[in-house]
Amino acid sequence: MGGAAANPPASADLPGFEAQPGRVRVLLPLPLGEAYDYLLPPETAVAPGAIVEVPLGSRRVAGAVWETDPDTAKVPAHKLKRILRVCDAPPLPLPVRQFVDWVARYYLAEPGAVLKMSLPVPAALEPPAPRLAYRRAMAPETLPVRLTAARRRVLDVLADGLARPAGELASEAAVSSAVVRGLADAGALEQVPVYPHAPGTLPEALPEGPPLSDSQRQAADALVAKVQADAFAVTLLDGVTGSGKTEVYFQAVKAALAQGRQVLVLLPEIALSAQWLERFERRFGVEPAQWHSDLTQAQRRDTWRAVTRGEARVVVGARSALFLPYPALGLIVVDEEHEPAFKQEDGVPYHARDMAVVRARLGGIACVLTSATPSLESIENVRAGRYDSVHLPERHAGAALPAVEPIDMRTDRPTPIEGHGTSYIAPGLRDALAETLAAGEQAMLFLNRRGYAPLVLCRSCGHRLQCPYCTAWLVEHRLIHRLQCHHCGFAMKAPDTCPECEAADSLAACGPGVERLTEEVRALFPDARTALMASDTVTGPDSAARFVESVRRGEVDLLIGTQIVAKGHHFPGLTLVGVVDADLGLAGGDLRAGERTYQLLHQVAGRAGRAEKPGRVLLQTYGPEHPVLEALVSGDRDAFLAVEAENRKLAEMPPFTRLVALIVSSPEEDQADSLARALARTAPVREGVEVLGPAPAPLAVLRGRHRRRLLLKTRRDLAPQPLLRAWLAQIEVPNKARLYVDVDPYGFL
DNA sequence: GAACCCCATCGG
DNA sequence: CGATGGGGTTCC
Repeated sequence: MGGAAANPPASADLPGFEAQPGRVRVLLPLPLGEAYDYLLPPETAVAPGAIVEVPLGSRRVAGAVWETDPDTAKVPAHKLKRILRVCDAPPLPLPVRQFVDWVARYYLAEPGAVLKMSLPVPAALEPPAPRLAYRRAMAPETLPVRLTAARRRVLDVLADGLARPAGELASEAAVSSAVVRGLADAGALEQVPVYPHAPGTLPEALPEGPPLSDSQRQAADALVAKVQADAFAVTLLDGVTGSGKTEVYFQAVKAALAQGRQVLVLLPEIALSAQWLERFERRFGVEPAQWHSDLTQAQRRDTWRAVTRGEARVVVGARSALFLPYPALGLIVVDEEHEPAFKQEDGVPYHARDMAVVRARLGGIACVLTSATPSLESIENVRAGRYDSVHLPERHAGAALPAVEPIDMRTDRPTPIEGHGTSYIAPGLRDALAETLAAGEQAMLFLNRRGYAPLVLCRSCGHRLQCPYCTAWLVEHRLIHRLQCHHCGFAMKAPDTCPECEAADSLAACGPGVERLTEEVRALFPDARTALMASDTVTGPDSAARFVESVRRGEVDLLIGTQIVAKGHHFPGLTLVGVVDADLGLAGGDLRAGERTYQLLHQVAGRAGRAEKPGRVLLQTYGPEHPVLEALVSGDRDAFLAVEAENRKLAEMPPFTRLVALIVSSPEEDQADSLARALARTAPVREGVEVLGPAPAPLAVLRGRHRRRLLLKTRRDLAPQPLLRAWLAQIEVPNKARLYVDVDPYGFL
């Protein structure tokens, strides 16, 4: 630290003339139906997209100029207020403004609610407050005070002429802040303002990457050509774990950077991306700018500024990074494009992968989607010629794919462990674990269920402990001795007696969660070092990184985890993966259950194996003849996808049709019912359009609200939005009820 | 989204 | 009687 940046331009308050001013339309980052009209003070000009501060009621709000010359005046001139000032930020570029409007129209959201995602840090619109730093003001010989050892250390640290913030200086010189303050008071140090180093900046020359294999080279060349063509194009980069996808798209990143453009890489879960960041840094020698929900306010502000000024050249982020106002975006990469985490479910519900494609089209730039198990949507887009595809065939460095075998739980039944009750590990898996541990190798057990047991019931009266606010069982978390609802966050102390019949010691845990599995494994293999990795034991990026590091260093023999272990971590010492319940995701009527289970288990399986030793994957199942399990065992992904696509086509489901979910909710059950019926009565009737429902949602009560679902299905060539707008315009939503519109729904709860 | 207004309710 | 608060409305 310590390098000083240029002075930021001052933001000027506009002079207040009374002459005939012009009208401009300003979009505010609030869920308002439309942009508001304001008066532009004379002698001032604003460009479309300019960020301005305006009065709204009694407060001041920053928004973006949406139209400089509106041809209609929805509001009489005397109601207009005047723009207060133009903020210290570059105007939103045209593609960003078009994107905001496009997203709002597509998802039937307020444009202002979308703009809020582009302008999420009001503090970034103020001129940056410089931090104060100290540097040497005079030679030590002319010091007006006695030169003590501590003071000498401070001056020695500053001998390089660079300025340092007080705290940093004190700790570097190993003195207290009083020493620094004393020197400053004596006039030996002078204060200078420093501006934080902009995140995501690059060195002058980009390093050459590692050598690529022939197939990697070809794939990289294809992506680089798309970037250099300087036009909209979407390419699906399809390759298994370990085929070197990241290295391949890094070449495209480099090409875009070489053109002077910005690059955005979207990751499904930035909290688990420590390995990706490390890899980027190794490749390019710098850290990219990051954008995700656990940035501090200051990081958020500095990053937004760096992005909008074009100083941040590479941004890696979660889905919300898509809405940042990049002035010179040249490439978007969506890593693991099939991941459900790209679907935002609350606020403005949007799919970041789909919107990345839209953003790329509006910007006239290249977009790369990567996956080892592409979504049916992307596969279909390739087949229809809308996307290109590049295939990376083999695993890099000759590592073999793991052998996947089913364990039929109907014949290979788990036997209760002595003194331990029910077992969830079949003999076949138990033996394989024992062998692996005996060979000094690492094993992993995967169970996508947090907590100790998914259900607690009373053995004496049969009462099941349910969430008071949701149609869901409470999940026992034994480590923290609490029962939790995984849908609303309700938690209570685990009771000693049945809350219904008050019988003592009658509450029994039903079914396995990862905590219970850990307990069983510890009883089976008392000498193995076990570790549990779930979203409640891993709290953030740092703890995830520490966890992964300790497994990689071989401090863990047996790792037990939920889907968090499947995401982006590579464990080179891991040779056995056991999937405890391969059928888990297949239950329930979810349209994408099969596809999702295939993707998740494929990804879990990909954790096993390394160059010298192929991995082994065992799937515990009660239905080994299920197409998803057969596909995982045979490794014939494309055949599975073809069958899955055929089924979707026959069922007239996405990606061959379009869906919109309408979810009605109210604290009063009859209000939810009557609103749902009113929707059904007024539903659009026409060819190519179908309305299903209403039906109680699978989670019929959530957070104390009763929920009903309707599903609008249209032919793929019919846009559902105009139908929806006409439909919903007839509907009066009563005060306590809410109507949630989810275009292209993913979850069906 | 936040400030405001209106009106219901409450304590003295 | 004013104080408190929840819900509904408006903001250009």
